[in-house]
Amino acid sequence: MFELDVKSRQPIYEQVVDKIKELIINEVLKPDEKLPAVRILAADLGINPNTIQKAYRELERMGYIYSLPGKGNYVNPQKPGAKDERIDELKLELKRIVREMLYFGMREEDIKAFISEIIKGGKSGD
Amino acid sequence: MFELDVKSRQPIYEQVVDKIKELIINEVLKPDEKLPAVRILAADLGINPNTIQKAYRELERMGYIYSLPGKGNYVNPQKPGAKDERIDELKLELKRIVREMLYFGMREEDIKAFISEIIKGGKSGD
DNA sequence: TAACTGTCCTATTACAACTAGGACAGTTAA
DNA sequence: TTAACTGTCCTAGTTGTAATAGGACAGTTA
Repeated sequence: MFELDVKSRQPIYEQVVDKIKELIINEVLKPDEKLPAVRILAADLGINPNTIQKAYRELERMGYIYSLPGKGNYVNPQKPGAKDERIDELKLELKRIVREMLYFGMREEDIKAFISEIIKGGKSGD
Repeated sequence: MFELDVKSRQPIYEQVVDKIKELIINEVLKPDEKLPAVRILAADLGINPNTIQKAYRELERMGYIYSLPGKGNYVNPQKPGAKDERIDELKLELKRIVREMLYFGMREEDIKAFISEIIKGGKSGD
């Protein structure tokens, strides 16, 4: 499914959250699609099942997935709530990044061109 | 100078690094300007001097400041090296953010308009 | 020389991530 | 009904690292 960097300073469960979130945002994982069972994914990634469960719980808290005890975890077909707050967070991050890009010599048109690229490049992969 | 969130999950020394980096990028701290002495800033922020020293060491490693033992730490008038690598990192972050903004319903023109705002807003403050 | 400055060191505390190993309940299909 | 899945929850323990505490040493400056 994906790989982890066990030596990273970023917690493993958080890496799992980010990876799955990315797969959902880029529609690699479709709405109502079933996620791997916690024990399966844990074995696959070579980590403890509790770590996956923690990641799933967090994804559920954020609204990206929903859980059916005894059945499995599934991609939430509805986009997470608290949209406005999240968009405000993203704007803050964007501001920080744009300012640093300017500092390193990129121009407004370079940045906008890069954004066009991202969007034209479609929603999947790198 | 600034404030910290001691309850944050982000390490204090890293918060210090980010804040000072931001002040340098936004030219609140000018080239060759002297930073507060480690003991002074530590007392000011109510934390241990070693924590500030760690932050300063990291800022020096990244090329934002330079150190003159016995004299003080100063803003590096030259922009940090390894620019290209840093710009690549920033582009990756930007891609992640733009994709998530699209996911939450922002349009290309909204994003570009927001970038214009950031740039027109000048380099200082929020 | 005294009072700054940065740098470095060891020991210790505190906290959070993660692991280990299990128990329990809902679901599903043989 | 039963076996084999599934998610969920729990306690205990390890580990890594941030941060503190308390210093020592050397360069700089008035």
